[in-house]
Amino acid sequence: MGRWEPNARERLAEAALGLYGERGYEQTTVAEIAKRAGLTERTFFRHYADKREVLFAGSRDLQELFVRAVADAPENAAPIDALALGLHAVCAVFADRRPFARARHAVITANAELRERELIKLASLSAALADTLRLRGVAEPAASLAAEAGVSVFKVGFERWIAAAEDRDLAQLVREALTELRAVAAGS
Amino acid sequence: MGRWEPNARERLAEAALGLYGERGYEQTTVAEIAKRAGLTERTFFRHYADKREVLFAGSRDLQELFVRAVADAPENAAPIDALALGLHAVCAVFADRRPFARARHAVITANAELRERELIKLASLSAALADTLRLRGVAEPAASLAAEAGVSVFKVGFERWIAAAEDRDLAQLVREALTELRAVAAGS
DNA sequence: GGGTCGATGACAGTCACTGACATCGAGAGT
DNA sequence: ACTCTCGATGTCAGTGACTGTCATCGACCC
Repeated sequence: MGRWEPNARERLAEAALGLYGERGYEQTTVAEIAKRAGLTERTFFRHYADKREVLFAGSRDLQELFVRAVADAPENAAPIDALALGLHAVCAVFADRRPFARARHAVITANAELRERELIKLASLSAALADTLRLRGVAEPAASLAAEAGVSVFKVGFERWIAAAEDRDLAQLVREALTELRAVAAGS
Repeated sequence: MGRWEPNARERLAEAALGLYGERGYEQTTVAEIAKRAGLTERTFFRHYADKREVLFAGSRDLQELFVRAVADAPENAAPIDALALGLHAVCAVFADRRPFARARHAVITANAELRERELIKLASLSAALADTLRLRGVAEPAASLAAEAGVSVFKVGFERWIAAAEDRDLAQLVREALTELRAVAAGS
């Protein structure tokens, strides 16, 4: 492994989230993050492409999980139902990480650069979901619109979960958001 | 006015778009932009907050135009119809600037940082539209969903306009995208 | 002709990020 | 045990985005 302690990558991510939360993103230097992790600034940039990316390391896995669940949905499932299966899979990952999700969300919403990065991650997720739906035979622009709707549903449910009382279940809040979307689409 | 020639801000924007198109965004330094505009690097940052913002100077005016058109829609107009009026107003602005829009769009899509910035501008637009709809009495989450849908419609129409033949009309392509959205929402 | 004020220039400084090269540590092979 | 290899880390110099500060210029006012 590395030259000293193991899990350098994880230590850097923890140090970064901690410092961003304590002092704010802009007031934290990469050198400080590396120091708290017992590493050097140069090593930080070997693990993360830039100062923002350290907060989004898990987004690739999450996207793959979401996409796979949609791809593995029953062939005859409607687009919105396939997306619901993906949403369920993603919710399961977050279930026991609420404190982490809360801290991370607070840091991101407090800084414009980090919000930018989150938006492009969500756009990437949306594009991947649209691709997957197209492979299931969904035509454009229905595939893209359904994918964006699915992402919006997750955003709404996730934010309510972050703000909600301890005992609320993310999966349930996301299901409720999905129900609201169905109502809006069916209504007016 | 300024120390030398007038319109320093516009000259900087022109120089930036030109250099970004010729060499690419990353290969262009702010010092080069300033030099082409006959100014210094420091003055660039007095006019634009950062190297990306020079491509998004007009987005604030565009957002205000869009929002005002929606706010001024007849009281009894449905959310989607109010948004259609806003879309129409925005299209009019672009009508005679197709070469500029094309060049700008090519530069932005070629660079991840610039795509990030565009996404946050669109998110800001969506939030402002949602606020406006709420003032018109539209409840959540219908207001946010309608606003995001309106922005998606513009994106689709705009991209087809950029890629289309010279004689296609932006307003018409946006109307077509809106029609497709209505069909998808009403369908499945 | 002098004074005021906003816009610009000049300059030093911080920090994100990169390339090049040296070095360490662990495991493989002997 | 000894050496070799190789990936991960350290070190250092450098570029460029961005900022704070102060001097200076040019237009307008009186």
